Amino acid sequence: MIEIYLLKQLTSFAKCGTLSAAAEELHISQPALTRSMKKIEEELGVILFERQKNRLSLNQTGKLAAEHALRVLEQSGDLIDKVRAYDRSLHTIALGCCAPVPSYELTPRLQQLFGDMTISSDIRSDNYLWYGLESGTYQLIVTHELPTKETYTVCGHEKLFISVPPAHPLAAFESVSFEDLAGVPFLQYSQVGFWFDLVTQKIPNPHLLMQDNRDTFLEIANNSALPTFFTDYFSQDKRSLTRKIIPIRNPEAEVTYYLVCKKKDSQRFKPLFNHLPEWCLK
Amino acid sequence: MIEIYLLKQLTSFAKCGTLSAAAEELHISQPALTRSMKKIEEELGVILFERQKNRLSLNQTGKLAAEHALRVLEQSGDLIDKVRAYDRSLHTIALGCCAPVPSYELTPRLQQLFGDMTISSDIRSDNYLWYGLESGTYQLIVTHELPTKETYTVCGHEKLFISVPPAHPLAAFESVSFEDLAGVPFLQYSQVGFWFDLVTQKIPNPHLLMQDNRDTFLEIANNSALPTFFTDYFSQDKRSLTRKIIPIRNPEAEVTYYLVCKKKDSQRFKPLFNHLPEWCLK
DNA sequence: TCGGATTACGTGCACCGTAATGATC
DNA sequence: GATCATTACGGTGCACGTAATCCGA
Repeated sequence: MIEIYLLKQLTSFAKCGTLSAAAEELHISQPALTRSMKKIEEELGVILFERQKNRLSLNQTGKLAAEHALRVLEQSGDLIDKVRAYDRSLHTIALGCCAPVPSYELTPRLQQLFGDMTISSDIRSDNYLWYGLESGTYQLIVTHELPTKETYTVCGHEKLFISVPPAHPLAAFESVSFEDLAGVPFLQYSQVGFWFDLVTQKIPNPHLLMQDNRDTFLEIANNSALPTFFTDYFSQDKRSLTRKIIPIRNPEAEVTYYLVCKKKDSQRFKPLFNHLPEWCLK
Repeated sequence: MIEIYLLKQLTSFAKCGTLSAAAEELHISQPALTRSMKKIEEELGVILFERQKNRLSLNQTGKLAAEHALRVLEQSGDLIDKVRAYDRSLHTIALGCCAPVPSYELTPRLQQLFGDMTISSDIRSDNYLWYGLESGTYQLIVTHELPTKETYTVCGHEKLFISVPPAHPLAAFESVSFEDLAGVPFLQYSQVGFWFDLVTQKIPNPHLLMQDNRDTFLEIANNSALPTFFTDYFSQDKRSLTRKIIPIRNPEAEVTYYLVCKKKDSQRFKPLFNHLPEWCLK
């Protein structure tokens, strides 16, 4: 039996070209490598090296062996990766959402219901979410388009507004359409999921000033003349008194969220589907 | 890094179901296995077993690990096989012949010309020989059909006769055809390459009494009333005075042998092609 | 003289086996 | 009591590092 550490050393030597370089890479001594290489030859019963006084190199057989060794190492690495990933999948529930709000609502509830599991949560596009659900990356996804398969339920609604300072020209409107916002500079928080795609697609000539940091975004928003987007999720508590909240007329500005799991998991997630957070039921 | 011997032990346990059975199979002690299984879990950082007080079994993750382990072991076995085979191929010239006679003649000559190499020799069908030449199993083959590719030369002729006791009805003929031999019982030595296929195909209703052992065959042949086949290769010295040698009229009874090597090897085998044994030149 | 491979030598750890213990049927 | 897993303990082989040697650019 020829052990992995020997194969590792062989491939390292094949890559580095000299024992000393390989030894350094492997963090072992040069003599240790010399012996290992001898040992491999011995175990295979085959000459793998061309030995000049002062130079060791792989012969044809040795190169072949190094190639195969690489494959074994890949397989072995694959084992480790796959097993760890599978184990992780047994102990985590991966939730993927098309927007932050469903994640805010569902993550704590999942934590309550599945206390022994790790809950992970991503914000991604609908396409990616579906692919992830099929491939096992996610056990639960929240989309904003009506699913045509798997097990799903409505889990909330969210409506888009704009928030403008009183002095802003748009403040005169009682409602606006995306078309009204053409070319208007908006301060925009980046981590908003599909909302970003929506506004960039619906507003002609969109002009968004992106901000990655949530706190910075809020601070700038409250201290600038720039309009921002806003949803009814925050309407009660976060509405700034110094700003006017104006609804967007287009139907796309109001979305329904759907919580989806694979059919085979529907039993497992019944508690969640049956006890959604209050916000989801409105 | 997770060593091969651990994977071997894991798969063995997966196969056997209990540590004791696996330990026996592996020729190690039960405690050693216990520790190894713990070690694998430790190195992977993952639980692989379900532990009842008195019973150890793989959980789902463990089964996955065992499957992957099997693949690694296969890869590792493959490395050993392939490397040894390649090394062997560097030190051996593999000759494949469609009949024994070219092998008798060529093997000693190869030994003379390539004294540092091992010479191996097989008797196989033409189809198999060609496949073997292409795939590298053989470096040299001898066929009895004119090659249409690669490098070749004529290396001898052989003609088939029958040998009958004087009292046999066939002894009256000066020559025979395969058709004359329909249904006639023949004593037949089995290791004759394509000759066997030839007579079974050409003789209607062939009736061959097969004999695997060369010496036994010769003894029976000399002490029975059964006819046998015979070729001119043996005509001088081995012809029994008590038997009549009768030629076979059909053109297929006389064959030409062709020695073939791959084009890329033609330089290497030039000495052989230029200095064929005397018999080959007749 | 330096860089690289090999040989010589001593050491420590890792794996092993034996024996004992615990647990279940 | 038999079987199976685990723990405890002591031994040993083996892979390692350090040091020394040899060789070639």
